[in-house]
Amino acid sequence: MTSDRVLENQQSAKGRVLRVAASLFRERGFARTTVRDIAAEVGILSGSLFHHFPNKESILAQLMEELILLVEDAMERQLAGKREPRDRLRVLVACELQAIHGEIGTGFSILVTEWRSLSPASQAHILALRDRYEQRWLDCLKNLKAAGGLSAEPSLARHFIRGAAMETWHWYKPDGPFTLASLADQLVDLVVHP
Amino acid sequence: MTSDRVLENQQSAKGRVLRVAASLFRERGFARTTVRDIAAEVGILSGSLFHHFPNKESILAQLMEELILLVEDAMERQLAGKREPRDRLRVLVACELQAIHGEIGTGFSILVTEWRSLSPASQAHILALRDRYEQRWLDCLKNLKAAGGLSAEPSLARHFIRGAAMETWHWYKPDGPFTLASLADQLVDLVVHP
Amino acid sequence: MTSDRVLENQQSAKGRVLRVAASLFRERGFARTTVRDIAAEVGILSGSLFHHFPNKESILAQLMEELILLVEDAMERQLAGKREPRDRLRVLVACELQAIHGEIGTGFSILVTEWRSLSPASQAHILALRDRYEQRWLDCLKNLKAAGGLSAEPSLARHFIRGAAMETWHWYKPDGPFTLASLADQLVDLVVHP
Amino acid sequence: MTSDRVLENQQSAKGRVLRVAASLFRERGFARTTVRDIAAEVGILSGSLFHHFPNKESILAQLMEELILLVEDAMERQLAGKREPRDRLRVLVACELQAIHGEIGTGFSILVTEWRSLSPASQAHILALRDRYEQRWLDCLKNLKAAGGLSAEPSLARHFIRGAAMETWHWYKPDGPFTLASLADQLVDLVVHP
DNA sequence: TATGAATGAGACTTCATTCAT
DNA sequence: AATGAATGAAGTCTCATTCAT
Repeated sequence: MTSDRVLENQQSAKGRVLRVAASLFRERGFARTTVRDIAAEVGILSGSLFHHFPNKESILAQLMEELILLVEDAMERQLAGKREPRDRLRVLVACELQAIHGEIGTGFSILVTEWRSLSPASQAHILALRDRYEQRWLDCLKNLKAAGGLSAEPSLARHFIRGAAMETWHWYKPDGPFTLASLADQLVDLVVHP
Repeated sequence: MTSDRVLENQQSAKGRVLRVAASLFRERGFARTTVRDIAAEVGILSGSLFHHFPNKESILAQLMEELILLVEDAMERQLAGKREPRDRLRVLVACELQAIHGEIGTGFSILVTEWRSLSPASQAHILALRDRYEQRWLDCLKNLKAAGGLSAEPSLARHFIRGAAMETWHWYKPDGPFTLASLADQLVDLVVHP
Repeated sequence: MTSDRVLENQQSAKGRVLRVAASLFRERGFARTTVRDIAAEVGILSGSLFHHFPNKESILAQLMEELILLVEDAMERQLAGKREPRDRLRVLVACELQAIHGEIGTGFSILVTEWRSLSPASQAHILALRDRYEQRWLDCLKNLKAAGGLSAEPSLARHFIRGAAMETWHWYKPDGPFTLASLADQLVDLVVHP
Repeated sequence: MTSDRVLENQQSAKGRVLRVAASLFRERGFARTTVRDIAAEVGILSGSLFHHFPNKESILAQLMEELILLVEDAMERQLAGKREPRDRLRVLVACELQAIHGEIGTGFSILVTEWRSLSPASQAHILALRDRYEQRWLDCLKNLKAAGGLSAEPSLARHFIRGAAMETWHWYKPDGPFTLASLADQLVDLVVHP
C-alpha cells in the first residue's frame, strides 16, 4: 500500500500536487481546501487530480506519510556521529522545528491539526509510521534520563516538547527575534536541567 | 454585538446548543460537524437552530467568546489572595488545563484549532478578547521574571506553556497516571527554574 | 428497513418522486436517468430529492419494493373466490401484465431490467420480496399440474411465462391488435394444454 | 459503414476487445461498464481502445451487429437439408439459445437489454439487421401455421418464444437439470400443438 | 499501435440556510 | 419557538475522449 516517494520530485506531477496541497492544507485546513483549489494552483483541471490520487483524502494521507519519512531522513543524517544524549535531543528538536517551518517539509503541522480528517483506515496506516517516529523520541529521552539529564518522565517530556514545537506554527515568524536554531536551543534548555 | 452569556445556563436553549456544539466541534472539528448533527443532539430540527443563531459560524464565535470569559472568571476567583508570582502562574496553568479538560469549558482547545474557521469579522472580535487573556499571562510571566523566577523570555515562555497545555488535549487521560493538578505542577516546574 | 408505502399517495412528495422515477427509469433506464431529470419532472430542485431519499439507488429500491407489494395486492383481490387452478393462473398472468403495462404499476419491468443497478445490500432486501412473489406463482402452477392441467415442469413453466410477459414490454402497444386481457388468455392457453 | 467481422478472430485486437466487452456488458450492463474496465481486461490502456473504435457506443454497435450475423450463420448451416417446418423451428430456437448461452455469442441478450444505449443512428443500422433476423423467424412460423402446426398468431408466437428464450439468461445453469437441447425441445413443444 | 496525462462536462451528494405553516 | 420541505451553491468524483510522445 506504500507508494513511492514523490514529494521532493520536482518533475513529477504527483510531487507538484503534493507540495501545493501541503501549502494549502496548512493555510486553510483540509476541509476548507477544495480539490479545485489544488488543481488550479498546480495548473491542471480538477478532474485530472484523480488521475494521480483516488480521492482527496489520499492526497492528505500520502502527504503525511512522506512528511514523516522526510523528517526521519533528516534526523538520521544529522544524528550521524552524535553520541551525547543532549546533542541527540537537540537534533531531534531542530529537525522537528525545521519540518514545521522549513522549506521542504512545510506542512508537518498538518500531522497534528488534520488528524481527524483521515478515515480510520488511513489513520491506522499513518499511525504505524508515527509510532515509529515517536519511539525514536522516547528512546532518545530515556537515554537522556538515564544519563541524568532529564528530571521529568520521558513520555511527559515528549508531550511537552511536541506541544511547544507544534505551537510554534501559530506564532513563529522567520523574520522575528528568533532563529529556528535558537528556538531549538531554548526548548532543549527548558527540558534538560543542567 | 456582545451577547449575553448562556453557556452555563442549563435551561436556556442557546446554552444547550452551545454545549453540544462545543463537544462536537472538539470531537470532529468545525467543518466536519453539520448543523444537523448539532440539532439532532440537542433534540430539535436543524431549521430551529437559526432561531437562536444567525448562522453556523456564530455558534463557534459565541462559544469561543464565552469560553474565554469563563476561564477568566475562574482565574479571577483563584488568583484572589495569591501574591507570590510563582503561585499566580500556577493558577493560570491550572485554570487553562481545567478549561481544556474540565467539565464545563470542554472545548477550549477549539480556540486554537478552529481559529481559521472564523470569518475575519468574527476573528477580530474574538482576537480582542484573546489579547486581553494573553496579556494576563504576559503580565504574570513578566512579574515572575522580574522576581528572578524565569530565565526565558516571557512571551516565549507563554508560547511554550500554551503549546504544552493545548497538546495535553491529544494525550491526557483523566484515568491515567497524572492528575490535572500534578500536570500543572510539572509544567510550572519546567518553566520556573528554582 | 421497510418504509411506508407512498407510491400511490397522490399528495405525498415521496410518492410523486417515486411515480416520476418509475416512468423515467422505464423510459431511459436507471443509469441514463439523472437525479436532475427526476427532480425537474417533479418540479423541485435536485438537492431536494435527498430530503426524501438518502441516495439515487434508494429511489429505485423503494420503487421496486412497492411495485411488488402493489401487484401482490391486485392478485390477492382478484384471486378472491376463484377456486379453479386455471382461473387462478389466469389472474396471476393478467395481474403481471397489468403491472407491466397498466396505469398504476407502470414500471414493473424495471424489476428485471434494472436488477443489476442495485447494490448487493438492496438486492438482498428486494430478493426476499421477490421470492415470496415467485412462490405464489409456483404454488399456483403446482396445483395446476396436480390437477392435470400442466404438462411442463412448474418452475420451467414459470420461467417461460415470466419471459413472455416481460418481453411484452418491448413490443406491446395498447392500440395494437391485442388487449392485455386477450394476451393473458393466449399465454394461459399456450401453457395449459387442454 | 459495415465493418469487417472480427469477433471470432482470436488474434485481432478488435476481436479481443469485442469479446471482452460482450462479457462485461452482459455482466454489468453497458452504462456500468467503463472503457477502463474493458481496456484493463484486454490488457491495454483505455486510450488505446480509441485506436480501434471511435467511441464506446460503437463497441456495442459492432458487437450487436456481429452477434446477429453469427447467429444467422449458425442457423444457415443447421437449416441445410431440413424441410419439415417443425424441424426448422427447432433449429431456430436451438441456435438462439446457443447464442445466449454458448461460448462465442455470449451476450446475445444484450441485443434486447441494451437497445436503449444506442444512439438513434446506430439503432437504425442494427434495426435493419434485426429486422432481417426476425423476418426469418416469421417466415418459419408462418410456414408452420400454414402446415397446421401452430394455433397462435405467428408474430405473437415469436414474441413469446423470444421472451422465454431471453429469460433463460436469468435462470439457466448449464449444470442444472436441463440441457440447452432439451430446453429447445420443450419450448417448441409448448408452441407447436400436435 | 500504444501510452498515459490531461480534459471537461456532468454526475451524485452535502449542507447551511430560508420560510410558510 | 419549532417544524420540515425546499433551496441552491458548492463539493467530490467519474469517465469517455483527446493528443503529444
